[in-house]
Amino acid sequence: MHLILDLDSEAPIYQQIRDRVVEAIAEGRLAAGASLPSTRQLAVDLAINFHTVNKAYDLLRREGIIRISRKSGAVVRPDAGQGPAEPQAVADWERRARTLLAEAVVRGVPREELVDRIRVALDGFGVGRGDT
Amino acid sequence: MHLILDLDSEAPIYQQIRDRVVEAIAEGRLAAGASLPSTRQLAVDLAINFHTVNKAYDLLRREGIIRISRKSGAVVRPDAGQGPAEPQAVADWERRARTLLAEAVVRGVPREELVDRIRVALDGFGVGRGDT
Amino acid sequence: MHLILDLDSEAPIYQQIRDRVVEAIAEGRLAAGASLPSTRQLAVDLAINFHTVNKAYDLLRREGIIRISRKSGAVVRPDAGQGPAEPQAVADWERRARTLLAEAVVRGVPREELVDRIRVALDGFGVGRGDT
Amino acid sequence: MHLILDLDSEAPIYQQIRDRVVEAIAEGRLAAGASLPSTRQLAVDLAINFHTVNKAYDLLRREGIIRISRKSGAVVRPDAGQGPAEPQAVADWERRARTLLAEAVVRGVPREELVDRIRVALDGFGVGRGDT
DNA sequence: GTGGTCTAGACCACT
DNA sequence: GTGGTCTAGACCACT
Repeated sequence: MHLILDLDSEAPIYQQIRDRVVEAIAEGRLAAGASLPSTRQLAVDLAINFHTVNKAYDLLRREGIIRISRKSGAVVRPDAGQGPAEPQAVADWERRARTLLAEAVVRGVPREELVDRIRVALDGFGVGRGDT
Repeated sequence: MHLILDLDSEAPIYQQIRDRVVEAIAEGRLAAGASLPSTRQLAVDLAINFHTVNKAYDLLRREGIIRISRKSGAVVRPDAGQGPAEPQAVADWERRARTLLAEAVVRGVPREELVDRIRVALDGFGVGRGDT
Repeated sequence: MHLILDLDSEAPIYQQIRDRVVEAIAEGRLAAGASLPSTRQLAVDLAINFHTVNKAYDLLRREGIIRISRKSGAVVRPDAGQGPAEPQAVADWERRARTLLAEAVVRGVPREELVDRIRVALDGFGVGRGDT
Repeated sequence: MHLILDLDSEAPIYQQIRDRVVEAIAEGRLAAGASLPSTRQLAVDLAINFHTVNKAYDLLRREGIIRISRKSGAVVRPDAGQGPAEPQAVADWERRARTLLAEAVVRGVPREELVDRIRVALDGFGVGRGDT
Protein backbone atom coordinates (compact mmCIF):
# COMPACT_ATOMS: atom_id res chain seq x y z
CA MET A 1 0.00 0.00 0.00
CA HIS A 2 1.42 3.32 -1.04
CA LEU A 3 0.56 6.24 1.20
CA ILE A 4 1.72 9.84 1.08
CA LEU A 5 1.99 12.09 4.14
CA ASP A 6 2.15 15.86 4.18
CA LEU A 7 4.39 16.79 7.09
CA ASP A 8 3.64 20.47 6.43
CA SER A 9 -0.03 19.93 7.09
CA GLU A 10 -1.50 20.92 10.41
CA ALA A 11 -3.46 17.67 10.37
CA PRO A 12 -1.90 15.18 12.80
CA ILE A 13 0.00 12.34 11.15
CA TYR A 14 -2.22 9.63 12.65
CA GLN A 15 -5.25 11.38 11.16
CA GLN A 16 -3.59 11.57 7.75
CA ILE A 17 -2.81 7.85 7.85
CA ARG A 18 -6.41 7.12 8.80
CA ASP A 19 -7.68 9.35 5.95
CA ARG A 20 -5.40 7.82 3.33
CA VAL A 21 -6.41 4.29 4.37
CA VAL A 22 -10.09 5.20 4.14
CA GLU A 23 -9.51 6.62 0.66
CA ALA A 24 -7.58 3.54 -0.40
CA ILE A 25 -10.48 1.35 0.67
CA ALA A 26 -13.03 3.56 -1.13
CA GLU A 27 -10.93 3.48 -4.29
CA GLY A 28 -10.72 -0.29 -4.13
CA ARG A 29 -6.95 -0.29 -3.76
CA LEU A 30 -7.49 -1.95 -0.40
CA ALA A 31 -10.10 -4.68 -0.82
CA ALA A 32 -12.36 -5.99 1.94
CA GLY A 33 -10.39 -8.57 3.89
CA ALA A 34 -7.03 -7.29 2.65
CA SER A 35 -4.13 -6.92 5.07
CA LEU A 36 -2.62 -3.59 6.03
CA PRO A 37 1.14 -3.38 6.54
CA SER A 38 2.31 -4.14 10.07
CA THR A 39 2.56 -1.05 12.25
CA ARG A 40 6.33 -1.44 12.49
CA GLN A 41 6.72 -1.88 8.74
CA LEU A 42 4.59 1.14 7.92
CA ALA A 43 6.42 3.23 10.53
CA VAL A 44 9.73 2.38 8.83
CA ASP A 45 8.31 3.10 5.36
CA LEU A 46 6.96 6.49 6.42
CA ALA A 47 9.94 7.28 8.64
CA ILE A 48 7.71 8.02 11.61
CA ASN A 49 7.24 6.71 15.13
CA PHE A 50 5.49 3.36 15.32
CA HIS A 51 3.21 4.60 18.11
CA THR A 52 1.77 7.02 15.60
CA VAL A 53 0.85 4.22 13.21
CA ASN A 54 -0.60 2.34 16.15
CA LYS A 55 -2.80 5.29 16.98
CA ALA A 56 -4.05 5.52 13.39
CA TYR A 57 -4.87 1.79 13.25
CA ASP A 58 -6.61 1.99 16.61
CA LEU A 59 -8.74 4.84 15.32
CA LEU A 60 -9.70 2.83 12.24
CA ARG A 61 -10.57 -0.12 14.48
CA ARG A 62 -12.76 2.01 16.73
CA GLU A 63 -14.49 3.34 13.62
CA GLY A 64 -15.28 -0.23 12.64
CA ILE A 65 -13.28 0.00 9.42
CA ILE A 66 -10.53 -2.50 10.17
CA ARG A 67 -10.05 -5.49 12.47
CA ILE A 68 -6.90 -6.06 14.44
CA SER A 69 -5.81 -9.40 15.81
CA ARG A 70 -2.50 -10.64 17.12
CA LYS A 71 -2.61 -13.47 14.62
CA SER A 72 -3.39 -11.82 11.31
CA GLY A 73 -2.55 -8.18 12.09
CA ALA A 74 -4.75 -5.40 10.70
CA VAL A 75 -7.21 -6.32 7.95
CA VAL A 76 -9.98 -4.36 6.24
CA ARG A 77 -13.29 -5.60 7.66
CA PRO A 78 -14.86 -7.92 5.11
CA ASP A 79 -18.20 -6.22 5.63
CA ALA A 80 -16.88 -2.66 5.25
CA GLY A 81 -19.36 -0.72 3.19
CA GLN A 82 -21.80 -3.59 3.03
CA GLY A 83 -24.37 -3.35 5.80
CA PRO A 84 -26.38 -0.18 6.49
CA ALA A 85 -24.34 2.64 8.02
CA GLU A 86 -24.71 3.50 11.72
CA PRO A 87 -27.24 6.35 12.13
CA GLN A 88 -25.02 8.08 14.71
CA ALA A 89 -21.99 8.06 12.40
CA VAL A 90 -24.10 9.21 9.44
CA ALA A 91 -25.57 12.12 11.41
CA ASP A 92 -22.09 13.20 12.45
CA TRP A 93 -20.87 12.83 8.88
CA GLU A 94 -23.75 14.93 7.60
CA ARG A 95 -22.89 17.77 9.98
CA ARG A 96 -19.30 17.82 8.72
CA ALA A 97 -20.47 17.68 5.12
CA ARG A 98 -22.80 20.62 5.73
CA THR A 99 -19.92 22.72 7.06
CA LEU A 100 -17.72 21.79 4.11
CA LEU A 101 -20.45 22.59 1.58
CA ALA A 102 -21.22 25.90 3.29
CA GLU A 103 -17.56 26.83 2.99
CA ALA A 104 -17.53 26.19 -0.74
CA VAL A 105 -20.73 28.17 -1.26
CA VAL A 106 -19.39 31.11 0.76
CA ARG A 107 -16.12 31.01 -1.16
CA GLY A 108 -18.09 31.44 -4.35
CA VAL A 109 -17.84 28.00 -5.93
CA PRO A 110 -20.87 27.69 -8.26
CA ARG A 111 -23.30 24.91 -7.33
CA GLU A 112 -22.98 23.09 -10.64
CA GLU A 113 -19.20 23.02 -10.28
CA LEU A 114 -19.61 21.83 -6.70
CA VAL A 115 -21.84 18.92 -7.65
CA ASP A 116 -19.58 18.08 -10.58
CA ARG A 117 -16.51 17.89 -8.39
CA ILE A 118 -18.32 15.63 -5.96
CA ARG A 119 -19.46 13.38 -8.82
CA VAL A 120 -15.93 13.10 -10.15
CA ALA A 121 -14.63 12.19 -6.71
CA LEU A 122 -17.33 9.55 -6.27
CA ASP A 123 -16.60 8.06 -9.70
CA GLY A 124 -13.06 7.42 -8.50
CA PHE A 125 -14.41 5.17 -5.75
CA GLY A 126 -14.89 1.53 -6.74
CA VAL A 127 -16.54 0.35 -3.52
CA GLY A 128 -20.28 0.48 -2.82
CA ARG A 129 -21.24 1.26 -6.38
CA GLY A 130 -24.25 -0.99 -6.23
CA ASP A 131 -23.08 -3.12 -9.14
CA THR A 132 -20.66 -5.02 -6.91
CA MET B 1 -27.01 35.76 15.55
CA HIS B 2 -27.67 32.50 17.31
CA LEU B 3 -24.85 30.05 17.45
CA ILE B 4 -24.48 26.72 19.23
CA LEU B 5 -21.21 25.31 20.51
CA ASP B 6 -20.39 21.74 21.44
CA LEU B 7 -17.90 22.00 24.30
CA ASP B 8 -17.44 18.22 24.28
CA SER B 9 -16.35 18.21 20.65
CA GLU B 10 -12.70 17.65 19.84
CA ALA B 11 -12.94 20.58 17.42
CA PRO B 12 -11.48 23.72 19.03
CA ILE B 13 -14.06 26.30 20.05
CA TYR B 14 -12.62 28.96 17.74
CA GLN B 15 -12.97 26.54 14.82
CA GLN B 16 -16.57 25.79 15.75
CA ILE B 17 -17.37 29.50 15.85
CA ARG B 18 -15.77 29.89 12.44
CA ASP B 19 -17.74 26.94 11.06
CA ARG B 20 -21.07 28.15 12.45
CA VAL B 21 -20.51 31.64 11.02
CA VAL B 22 -19.70 30.20 7.60
CA GLU B 23 -22.89 28.14 7.71
CA ALA B 24 -24.94 31.14 8.81
CA ILE B 25 -23.64 33.08 5.81
CA ALA B 26 -24.34 30.21 3.41
CA GLU B 27 -27.87 29.88 4.79
CA GLY B 28 -28.45 33.58 4.35
CA ARG B 29 -29.02 34.13 8.06
CA LEU B 30 -26.00 36.43 7.93
CA ALA B 31 -26.29 38.62 4.86
CA ALA B 32 -23.38 40.21 3.03
CA GLY B 33 -22.50 43.39 4.87
CA ALA B 34 -24.22 42.32 8.07
CA SER B 35 -22.51 42.92 11.39
CA LEU B 36 -21.33 40.15 13.66
CA PRO B 37 -21.56 40.67 17.40
CA SER B 38 -18.53 42.33 18.98
CA THR B 39 -15.90 39.89 20.21
CA ARG B 40 -16.63 40.79 23.83
CA GLN B 41 -20.37 40.50 23.36
CA LEU B 42 -20.26 37.11 21.68
CA ALA B 43 -17.84 35.88 24.35
CA VAL B 44 -20.37 36.81 27.04
CA ASP B 45 -23.22 35.18 25.09
CA LEU B 46 -21.29 31.94 24.64
CA ALA B 47 -19.81 32.06 28.15
CA ILE B 48 -16.28 31.82 26.79
CA ASN B 49 -13.22 34.06 26.78
CA PHE B 50 -13.14 36.95 24.33
CA HIS B 51 -9.70 35.90 23.10
CA THR B 52 -11.23 32.73 21.71
CA VAL B 53 -13.80 34.73 19.75
CA ASN B 54 -10.98 36.98 18.62
CA LYS B 55 -9.13 34.00 17.21
CA ALA B 56 -12.22 32.81 15.35
CA TYR B 57 -12.84 36.26 13.85
CA ASP B 58 -9.19 36.59 12.92
CA LEU B 59 -9.40 33.25 11.11
CA LEU B 60 -12.50 34.40 9.20
CA ARG B 61 -10.73 37.63 8.31
CA ARG B 62 -7.67 35.81 6.98
CA GLU B 63 -9.98 33.59 4.92
CA GLY B 64 -11.42 36.74 3.37
CA ILE B 65 -14.91 36.03 4.69
CA ILE B 66 -15.32 38.95 7.09
CA ARG B 67 -13.87 42.41 7.44
CA ILE B 68 -12.75 43.76 10.79
CA SER B 69 -12.24 47.36 11.77
CA ARG B 70 -12.02 48.98 15.14
CA LYS B 71 -14.75 51.34 14.11
CA SER B 72 -17.49 49.09 12.83
CA GLY B 73 -16.37 45.78 14.29
CA ALA B 74 -16.71 42.60 12.24
CA VAL B 75 -18.94 42.56 9.16
CA VAL B 76 -19.55 39.93 6.48
CA ARG B 77 -17.63 41.00 3.38
CA PRO B 78 -20.08 42.42 0.85
CA ASP B 79 -18.27 40.52 -1.89
CA ALA B 80 -18.19 37.17 -0.07
CA GLY B 81 -19.00 34.48 -2.61
CA GLN B 82 -19.11 36.92 -5.50
CA GLY B 83 -15.80 36.75 -7.35
CA PRO B 84 -14.36 33.43 -8.55
CA ALA B 85 -12.93 31.25 -5.78
CA GLU B 86 -9.15 31.07 -5.33
CA PRO B 87 -7.73 27.99 -7.07
CA GLN B 88 -5.50 27.19 -4.07
CA ALA B 89 -8.43 27.26 -1.66
CA VAL B 90 -10.58 25.20 -4.03
CA ALA B 91 -7.88 22.55 -4.44
CA ASP B 92 -7.54 22.31 -0.68
CA TRP B 93 -11.31 22.08 -0.34
CA GLU B 94 -11.49 19.31 -2.91
CA ARG B 95 -8.96 17.23 -1.01
CA ARG B 96 -11.00 17.51 2.17
CA ALA B 97 -14.19 16.72 0.29
CA ARG B 98 -12.59 13.60 -1.21
CA THR B 99 -11.67 12.32 2.25
CA LEU B 100 -15.15 13.00 3.57
CA LEU B 101 -16.82 11.26 0.63
CA ALA B 102 -14.48 8.27 0.92
CA GLU B 103 -15.51 7.93 4.55
CA ALA B 104 -19.19 7.84 3.66
CA VAL B 105 -18.60 5.28 0.92
CA VAL B 106 -16.56 3.06 3.24
CA ARG B 107 -19.22 3.33 5.94
CA GLY B 108 -21.72 1.95 3.47
CA VAL B 109 -23.82 4.99 2.68
CA PRO B 110 -25.36 4.29 -0.77
CA ARG B 111 -24.37 6.74 -3.47
CA GLU B 112 -27.92 7.84 -4.21
CA GLU B 113 -28.46 8.64 -0.53
CA LEU B 114 -25.12 10.46 -0.44
CA VAL B 115 -25.97 12.69 -3.39
CA ASP B 116 -29.45 13.28 -1.98
CA ARG B 117 -28.11 14.42 1.36
CA ILE B 118 -25.71 16.81 -0.37
CA ARG B 119 -28.54 18.19 -2.48
CA VAL B 120 -30.70 18.75 0.60
CA ALA B 121 -27.85 20.56 2.34
CA LEU B 122 -27.23 22.77 -0.70
CA ASP B 123 -30.93 23.57 -0.95
CA GLY B 124 -30.74 25.00 2.55
CA PHE B 125 -28.16 27.52 1.40
CA GLY B 126 -29.58 30.76 0.08
CA VAL B 127 -26.34 32.32 -1.04
CA GLY B 128 -24.84 31.92 -4.52
CA ARG B 129 -27.84 30.18 -6.01
CA GLY B 130 -27.53 32.05 -9.25
CA ASP B 131 -31.22 33.02 -9.40
CA THR B 132 -30.78 35.70 -6.73
CA MET C 1 -6.27 65.79 -4.63
CA HIS C 2 -7.65 62.33 -5.26
CA LEU C 3 -6.87 59.77 -2.59
CA ILE C 4 -8.01 56.18 -2.27
CA LEU C 5 -8.39 54.37 1.04
CA ASP C 6 -8.55 50.64 1.61
CA LEU C 7 -10.90 50.09 4.52
CA ASP C 8 -10.12 46.36 4.42
CA SER C 9 -6.48 47.01 5.11
CA GLU C 10 -5.14 46.49 8.59
CA ALA C 11 -3.17 49.70 8.17
CA PRO C 12 -4.82 52.50 10.19
CA ILE C 13 -6.64 55.06 8.10
CA TYR C 14 -4.49 57.97 9.29
CA GLN C 15 -1.40 56.04 8.16
CA GLN C 16 -2.94 55.39 4.75
CA ILE C 17 -3.72 59.09 4.31
CA ARG C 18 -0.16 59.94 5.27
CA ASP C 19 1.21 57.36 2.82
CA ARG C 20 -0.97 58.51 -0.07
CA VAL C 21 -0.01 62.15 0.51
CA VAL C 22 3.69 61.24 0.55
CA GLU C 23 3.24 59.36 -2.73
CA ALA C 24 1.33 62.26 -4.27
CA ILE C 25 4.22 64.59 -3.41
CA ALA C 26 6.82 62.17 -4.80
CA GLU C 27 4.83 61.80 -8.01
CA GLY C 28 4.62 65.55 -8.36
CA ARG C 29 0.82 65.58 -8.16
CA LEU C 30 1.25 67.68 -5.04
CA ALA C 31 3.88 70.34 -5.72
CA ALA C 32 6.04 72.02 -3.08
CA GLY C 33 4.00 74.85 -1.58
CA ALA C 34 0.69 73.40 -2.74
CA SER C 35 -2.29 73.34 -0.41
CA LEU C 36 -3.83 70.15 0.95
CA PRO C 37 -7.61 70.01 1.35
CA SER C 38 -8.90 71.23 4.69
CA THR C 39 -9.24 68.47 7.27
CA ARG C 40 -13.00 68.86 7.32
CA GLN C 41 -13.26 68.78 3.53
CA LEU C 42 -11.11 65.69 3.20
CA ALA C 43 -13.04 63.99 6.01
CA VAL C 44 -16.28 64.58 4.10
CA ASP C 45 -14.75 63.38 0.80
CA LEU C 46 -13.44 60.18 2.38
CA ALA C 47 -16.50 59.69 4.58
CA ILE C 48 -14.38 59.36 7.70
CA ASN C 49 -14.03 61.16 11.01
CA PHE C 50 -12.29 64.52 10.80
CA HIS C 51 -10.11 63.69 13.81
CA THR C 52 -8.57 60.93 11.72
CA VAL C 53 -7.57 63.39 8.99
CA ASN C 54 -6.21 65.66 11.69
CA LYS C 55 -4.05 62.87 13.00
CA ALA C 56 -2.67 62.15 9.52
CA TYR C 57 -1.85 65.83 8.90
CA ASP C 58 -0.23 66.12 12.31
CA LEU C 59 1.94 63.11 11.50
CA LEU C 60 3.00 64.70 8.20
CA ARG C 61 3.79 67.93 10.05
CA ARG C 62 5.92 66.13 12.65
CA GLU C 63 7.76 64.39 9.82
CA GLY C 64 8.59 67.81 8.38
CA ILE C 65 6.69 67.12 5.16
CA ILE C 66 3.90 69.69 5.45
CA ARG C 67 3.36 72.96 7.30
CA ILE C 68 0.14 73.77 9.07
CA SER C 69 -1.01 77.26 9.93
CA ARG C 70 -4.35 78.65 10.95
CA LYS C 71 -4.15 81.10 8.11
CA SER C 72 -3.26 79.02 5.08
CA GLY C 73 -4.12 75.54 6.32
CA ALA C 74 -1.89 72.62 5.39
CA VAL C 75 0.69 73.16 2.63
CA VAL C 76 3.50 70.99 1.32
CA ARG C 77 6.76 72.44 2.65
CA PRO C 78 8.42 74.41 -0.12
CA ASP C 79 11.76 72.81 0.74
CA ALA C 80 10.44 69.22 0.79
CA GLY C 81 13.01 67.02 -0.88
CA GLN C 82 15.47 69.86 -1.33
CA GLY C 83 17.97 70.01 1.52
CA PRO C 84 19.90 66.97 2.69
CA ALA C 85 17.83 64.36 4.51
CA GLU C 86 18.06 64.00 8.28
CA PRO C 87 20.55 61.24 9.17
CA GLN C 88 18.25 59.87 11.88
CA ALA C 89 15.31 59.57 9.49
CA VAL C 90 17.50 58.02 6.80
CA ALA C 91 18.89 55.43 9.20
CA ASP C 92 15.39 54.50 10.25
CA TRP C 93 14.29 54.35 6.63
CA GLU C 94 17.20 52.08 5.76
CA ARG C 95 16.25 49.62 8.46
CA ARG C 96 12.72 49.38 7.11
CA ALA C 97 14.00 49.02 3.56
CA ARG C 98 16.29 46.20 4.66
CA THR C 99 13.37 44.30 6.15
CA LEU C 100 11.29 44.80 3.03
CA LEU C 101 14.10 43.66 0.73
CA ALA C 102 14.80 40.62 2.91
CA GLU C 103 11.16 39.65 2.61
CA ALA C 104 11.25 39.78 -1.18
CA VAL C 105 14.46 37.76 -1.30
CA VAL C 106 13.06 35.11 1.04
CA ARG C 107 9.86 34.93 -1.00
CA GLY C 108 11.94 34.09 -4.02
CA VAL C 109 11.76 37.29 -6.07
CA PRO C 110 14.87 37.29 -8.30
CA ARG C 111 17.26 40.18 -7.65
CA GLU C 112 17.08 41.54 -11.20
CA GLU C 113 13.29 41.65 -11.00
CA LEU C 114 13.57 43.30 -7.60
CA VAL C 115 15.84 46.08 -8.85
CA ASP C 116 13.69 46.51 -11.95
CA ARG C 117 10.54 46.97 -9.93
CA ILE C 118 12.28 49.55 -7.76
CA ARG C 119 13.52 51.40 -10.84
CA VAL C 120 10.04 51.47 -12.34
CA ALA C 121 8.61 52.86 -9.11
CA LEU C 122 11.30 55.54 -8.93
CA ASP C 123 10.69 56.52 -12.55
CA GLY C 124 7.12 57.35 -11.60
CA PHE C 125 8.36 59.93 -9.12
CA GLY C 126 8.90 63.41 -10.57
CA VAL C 127 10.42 65.04 -7.49
CA GLY C 128 14.13 65.04 -6.67
CA ARG C 129 15.18 63.75 -10.05
CA GLY C 130 18.24 65.98 -10.15
CA ASP C 131 17.16 67.72 -13.33
CA THR C 132 14.74 69.94 -11.43
CA MET D 1 20.13 32.53 16.59
CA HIS D 2 20.73 36.00 17.91
CA LEU D 3 17.91 38.44 17.61
CA ILE D 4 17.51 41.97 18.92
CA LEU D 5 14.20 43.54 19.86
CA ASP D 6 13.36 47.20 20.27
CA LEU D 7 10.78 47.32 23.04
CA ASP D 8 10.34 51.06 22.50
CA SER D 9 9.35 50.57 18.86
CA GLU D 10 5.74 51.01 17.87
CA ALA D 11 6.03 47.78 15.88
CA PRO D 12 4.52 44.89 17.86
CA ILE D 13 7.06 42.48 19.31
CA TYR D 14 5.69 39.53 17.34
CA GLN D 15 6.15 41.53 14.11
CA GLN D 16 9.72 42.41 15.06
CA ILE D 17 10.51 38.75 15.68
CA ARG D 18 9.02 37.89 12.31
CA ASP D 19 11.05 40.64 10.60
CA ARG D 20 14.33 39.63 12.26
CA VAL D 21 13.81 35.97 11.31
CA VAL D 22 13.13 36.93 7.68
CA GLU D 23 16.32 39.00 7.64
CA ALA D 24 18.32 36.18 9.21
CA ILE D 25 17.11 33.84 6.45
CA ALA D 26 17.91 36.36 3.71
CA GLU D 27 21.39 36.88 5.16
CA GLY D 28 21.98 33.17 5.24
CA ARG D 29 22.41 33.12 9.01
CA LEU D 30 19.39 30.82 9.09
CA ALA D 31 19.80 28.22 6.36
CA ALA D 32 16.94 26.40 4.67
CA GLY D 33 15.97 23.48 6.86
CA ALA D 34 17.58 24.99 9.98
CA SER D 35 15.75 24.85 13.28
CA LEU D 36 14.50 27.90 15.11
CA PRO D 37 14.61 27.91 18.89
CA SER D 38 11.54 26.46 20.58
CA THR D 39 8.87 29.04 21.36
CA ARG D 40 9.46 28.64 25.10
CA GLN D 41 13.24 28.87 24.75
CA LEU D 42 13.17 32.00 22.61
CA ALA D 43 10.67 33.58 24.99
CA VAL D 44 13.11 33.04 27.86
CA ASP D 45 16.03 34.40 25.82
CA LEU D 46 14.12 37.54 24.87
CA ALA D 47 12.52 37.89 28.30
CA ILE D 48 9.03 37.95 26.80
CA ASN D 49 5.99 35.71 27.00
CA PHE D 50 5.98 32.51 24.97
CA HIS D 51 2.58 33.38 23.48
CA THR D 52 4.16 36.33 21.73
CA VAL D 53 6.80 34.09 20.15
CA ASN D 54 4.00 31.70 19.24
CA LYS D 55 2.21 34.45 17.37
CA ALA D 56 5.37 35.37 15.47
CA TYR D 57 6.03 31.76 14.48
CA ASP D 58 2.40 31.31 13.46
CA LEU D 59 2.69 34.37 11.22
CA LEU D 60 5.84 32.97 9.61
CA ARG D 61 4.09 29.65 9.09
CA ARG D 62 1.10 31.27 7.42
CA GLU D 63 3.48 33.19 5.17
CA GLY D 64 4.96 29.86 4.12
CA ILE D 65 8.40 30.75 5.46
CA ILE D 66 8.72 28.18 8.23
CA ARG D 67 7.25 24.80 9.00
CA ILE D 68 6.02 23.90 12.46
CA SER D 69 5.47 20.48 13.90
CA ARG D 70 5.14 19.33 17.46
CA LYS D 71 7.90 16.86 16.88
CA SER D 72 10.69 18.92 15.38
CA GLY D 73 9.52 22.40 16.33
CA ALA D 74 9.93 25.28 13.88
CA VAL D 75 12.27 24.89 10.90
CA VAL D 76 12.98 27.13 7.91
CA ARG D 77 11.17 25.64 4.93
CA PRO D 78 13.70 23.91 2.70
CA ASP D 79 12.01 25.42 -0.35
CA ALA D 80 11.86 28.99 1.00
CA GLY D 81 12.78 31.32 -1.83
CA GLN D 82 12.99 28.51 -4.35
CA GLY D 83 9.79 28.44 -6.35
CA PRO D 84 8.38 31.55 -8.04
CA ALA D 85 6.83 34.07 -5.66
CA GLU D 86 3.05 34.31 -5.37
CA PRO D 87 1.69 37.13 -7.57
CA GLN D 88 -0.64 38.32 -4.81
CA ALA D 89 2.19 38.59 -2.29
CA VAL D 90 4.45 40.31 -4.83
CA ALA D 91 1.77 42.88 -5.71
CA ASP D 92 1.30 43.64 -2.02
CA TRP D 93 5.04 43.89 -1.56
CA GLU D 94 5.33 46.30 -4.49
CA ARG D 95 2.74 48.61 -2.98
CA ARG D 96 4.65 48.78 0.28
CA ALA D 97 7.92 49.33 -1.58
CA ARG D 98 6.37 52.20 -3.54
CA THR D 99 5.32 53.93 -0.34
CA LEU D 100 8.74 53.45 1.21
CA LEU D 101 10.53 54.77 -1.88
CA ALA D 102 8.20 57.77 -2.08
CA GLU D 103 9.09 58.60 1.49
CA ALA D 104 12.81 58.60 0.74
CA VAL D 105 12.32 60.76 -2.34
CA VAL D 106 10.20 63.26 -0.42
CA ARG D 107 12.76 63.36 2.37
CA GLY D 108 15.35 64.41 -0.18
CA VAL D 109 17.46 61.29 -0.47
CA PRO D 110 19.14 61.51 -3.91
CA ARG D 111 18.24 58.70 -6.30
CA GLU D 112 21.83 57.53 -6.72
CA GLU D 113 22.22 57.24 -2.96
CA LEU D 114 18.88 55.44 -2.77
CA VAL D 115 19.82 52.83 -5.33
CA ASP D 116 23.24 52.44 -3.74
CA ARG D 117 21.79 51.77 -0.32
CA ILE D 118 19.45 49.16 -1.81
CA ARG D 119 22.34 47.49 -3.59
CA VAL D 120 24.38 47.37 -0.40
CA ALA D 121 21.47 45.81 1.48
CA LEU D 122 20.97 43.20 -1.25
CA ASP D 123 24.67 42.38 -1.27
CA GLY D 124 24.33 41.47 2.40
CA PHE D 125 21.81 38.78 1.52
CA GLY D 126 23.30 35.40 0.70
CA VAL D 127 20.08 33.68 -0.33
CA GLY D 128 18.74 33.60 -3.88
CA ARG D 129 21.80 35.12 -5.46
CA GLY D 130 21.64 32.85 -8.44
CA ASP D 131 25.30 31.90 -8.27
CA THR D 132 24.79 29.61 -5.30
C1' DG E 1 -16.76 51.45 22.27
C1' DT E 2 -14.23 48.60 19.37
C1' DG E 3 -10.41 45.42 18.31
C1' DG E 4 -5.14 44.48 19.19
C1' DT E 5 -1.26 43.26 22.07
C1' DC E 6 1.03 41.37 25.82
C1' DT E 7 1.52 38.87 29.98
C1' DA E 8 0.50 34.72 32.87
C1' DG E 9 -0.62 30.19 33.83
C1' DA E 10 -3.19 25.89 33.18
C1' DC E 11 -4.02 21.82 30.62
C1' DC E 12 -4.01 19.12 26.48
C1' DA E 13 -2.41 16.73 21.97
C1' DC E 14 1.18 14.82 19.35
C1' DT E 15 5.30 12.21 18.72
C1' DG F 1 9.60 17.91 25.05
C1' DT F 2 7.16 20.33 21.68
C1' DG F 3 3.41 23.31 20.07
C1' DG F 4 -1.89 24.35 20.59
C1' DT F 5 -5.84 25.95 23.16
C1' DC F 6 -8.25 28.34 26.55
C1' DT F 7 -8.88 31.39 30.30
C1' DA F 8 -7.97 35.89 32.64
C1' DG F 9 -6.86 40.52 33.03
C1' DA F 10 -4.27 44.71 31.90
C1' DC F 11 -3.33 48.38 28.80
C1' DC F 12 -3.22 50.48 24.32
C1' DA F 13 -4.65 52.20 19.49
C1' DC F 14 -8.15 53.72 16.49
C1' DT F 15 -12.22 56.24 15.41
